[in-house]
Amino acid sequence: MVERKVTSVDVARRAGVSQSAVSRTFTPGASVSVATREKVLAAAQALGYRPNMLARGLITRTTGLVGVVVGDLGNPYHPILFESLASRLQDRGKRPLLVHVPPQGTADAAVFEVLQYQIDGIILVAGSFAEATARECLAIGTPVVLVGRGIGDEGAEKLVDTVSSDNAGGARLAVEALVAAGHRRIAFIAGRRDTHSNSERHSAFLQALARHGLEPAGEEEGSYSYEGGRAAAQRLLARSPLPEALFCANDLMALGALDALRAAGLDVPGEISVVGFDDIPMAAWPAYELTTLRQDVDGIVTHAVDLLEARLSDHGRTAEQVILDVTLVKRNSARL
Amino acid sequence: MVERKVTSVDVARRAGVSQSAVSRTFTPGASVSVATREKVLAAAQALGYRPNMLARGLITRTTGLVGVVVGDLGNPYHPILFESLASRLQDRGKRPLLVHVPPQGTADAAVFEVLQYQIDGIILVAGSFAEATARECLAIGTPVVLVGRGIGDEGAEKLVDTVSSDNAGGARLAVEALVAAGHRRIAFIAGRRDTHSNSERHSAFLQALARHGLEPAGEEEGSYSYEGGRAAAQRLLARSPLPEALFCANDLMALGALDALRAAGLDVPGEISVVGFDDIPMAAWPAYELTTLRQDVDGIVTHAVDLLEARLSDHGRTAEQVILDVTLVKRNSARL
DNA sequence: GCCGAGGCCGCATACGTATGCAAAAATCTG
DNA sequence: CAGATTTTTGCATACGTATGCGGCCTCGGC
Repeated sequence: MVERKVTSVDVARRAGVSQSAVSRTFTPGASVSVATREKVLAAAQALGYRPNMLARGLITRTTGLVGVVVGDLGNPYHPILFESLASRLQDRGKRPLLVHVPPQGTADAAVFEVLQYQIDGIILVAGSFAEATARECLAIGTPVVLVGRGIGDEGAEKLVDTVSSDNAGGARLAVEALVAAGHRRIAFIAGRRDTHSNSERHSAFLQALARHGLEPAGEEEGSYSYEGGRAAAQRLLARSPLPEALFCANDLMALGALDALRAAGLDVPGEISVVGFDDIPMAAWPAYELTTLRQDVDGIVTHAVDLLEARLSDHGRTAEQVILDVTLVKRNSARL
Repeated sequence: MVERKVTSVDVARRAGVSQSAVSRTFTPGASVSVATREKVLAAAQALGYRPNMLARGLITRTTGLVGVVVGDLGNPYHPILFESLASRLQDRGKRPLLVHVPPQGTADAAVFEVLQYQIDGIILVAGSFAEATARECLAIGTPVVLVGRGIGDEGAEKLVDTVSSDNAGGARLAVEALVAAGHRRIAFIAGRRDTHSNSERHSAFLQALARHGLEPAGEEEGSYSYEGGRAAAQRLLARSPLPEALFCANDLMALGALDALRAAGLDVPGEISVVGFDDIPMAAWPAYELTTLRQDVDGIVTHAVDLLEARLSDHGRTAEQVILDVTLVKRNSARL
């Protein structure tokens, strides 16, 4: 088996034209007559020719590859976002080059690795990111879009494009609804301390409480996982008086918390309310019927790739920070 | 902002050596003295040089890119498998180039697209695949590994490497356990009809029943989704006599079925047993405690990338079909 | 001090495609 | 139908790196 790759030169020879003609046939918008195009296409078809994107990328300086940094696909919210993102990118003719960062890991090292592939841009859905790394990406003309996260070092805002949900607004929504329904002792189950989303949700939670002259009725960290949420709820259950409501920084923890509360024989929402964040599919399952704050996944993804493309066509534009509304979906885990 | 990429030539000039020296410094196992290596590294560091993988791949004919075809990340089993696969690939110095195929879609078109990136191999975790496509990949020296699926056209076995769980064995295990516990009227909730896994689980289910002189107490399709499983269970509930047990082709459907049964006021496992397949995390949640067949995700992933690498270092080797054991994990959704 | 053996190095070329430029062909204009 | 204009074409070169080859240098052994 001869492992001959068929190149544009082979096609050219067979079609009786120049290599340029072949290239032009496969370059949309290039100047080729229909006659030659047909000849070339026929030859290409016969030989099974496929343009070599590496060689092409070497010249055009654009590969169609987009680095996508993800992590913790165990949280159902992420695969959903990711799937949407991947197919959106594909629709726009781009290909996601994956970078998986382990739970605690930082994305910097991996980012430098994918930069070698001359990617057109980077979308960060997980992991943190040092400002220096961002600067370097921008310096070599690779746009960066952060989704659902801030840049590691604060103050470096206006540097990269950003899209995320209105975390603060969501937390406020939850607190207002709970307070309006008469809850006073409201506890918080936090996600990973080192995340942007958690700090925003957390501090907005505190502020909203304060606005009503309230203090949190407990705070525990659940690391954004089901197990973590369960354990956090259990710790909260040791307090007395018991909290009347739990606001969880994401749904997965809320589900864990719900299971812990039930195991303890508590009636939800009769004796205690639970509110989550994200609105993952499981939240709607009859076994949970979780009241939660829905993130606009579609909007997030759309804005993310829009920002990326905008940046690609105008490298000089100033970074934009998109914040998307979050909606409270009332189900049956909170007395509202 | 001048968008000058720094190349090996720039580094060479600055380090006062030839471009070859730079290249050799970044090529493991090449012949360079420590002195020049240091000079080069220093210059590279100062300039922020990163080798261009495209140019490199053009020459070495190996990119480190592996096409990974995924789909339906809404089923929690997939992101788990996918995450494991991605990080395993990364550990071996390869990068997953993602191809997302829509639910019903075939992977062929997308595969041809990623082939243009001169990927080193393809791992198919979703989507189907025409034999012709496989042959073409092999013809140009791109190994293909199918995980959890067969090749579209049957009979083309020995063509590509394959790793999957022992679906038949799993179905048998489930039926034997159910029958041994005294169940007689056992129904089946099927996954997508066009999948390999579903046909294997289905026919082994029928055979196992037949071995005991039994017929299925109903069969409904649930398309591998939660909603599908729920609807299928509802249809099954219309039958009389009611089935005594439900064997579901995957966990997600089993959870949907469970919720449907409960909504109908049935006691599980008192009045009816439910067995799933996969062992996704939600199966262990106290709200479900689903008895199911666990797939060895880790083993699957390991074998998949092992097979890929084996093929890469010896293109002539004959295809291998790895089948991994599945284990019955007894929880509380089936009277066993 | 001489010779042989390696180890390093630089030169030149190749990988497969896109594209500016000028020539050629086709089309239009009056 | 000639000239002007546009479209199409081929030539040559560039993208950034890897690598075979021959030459240089170094070092050790005698």
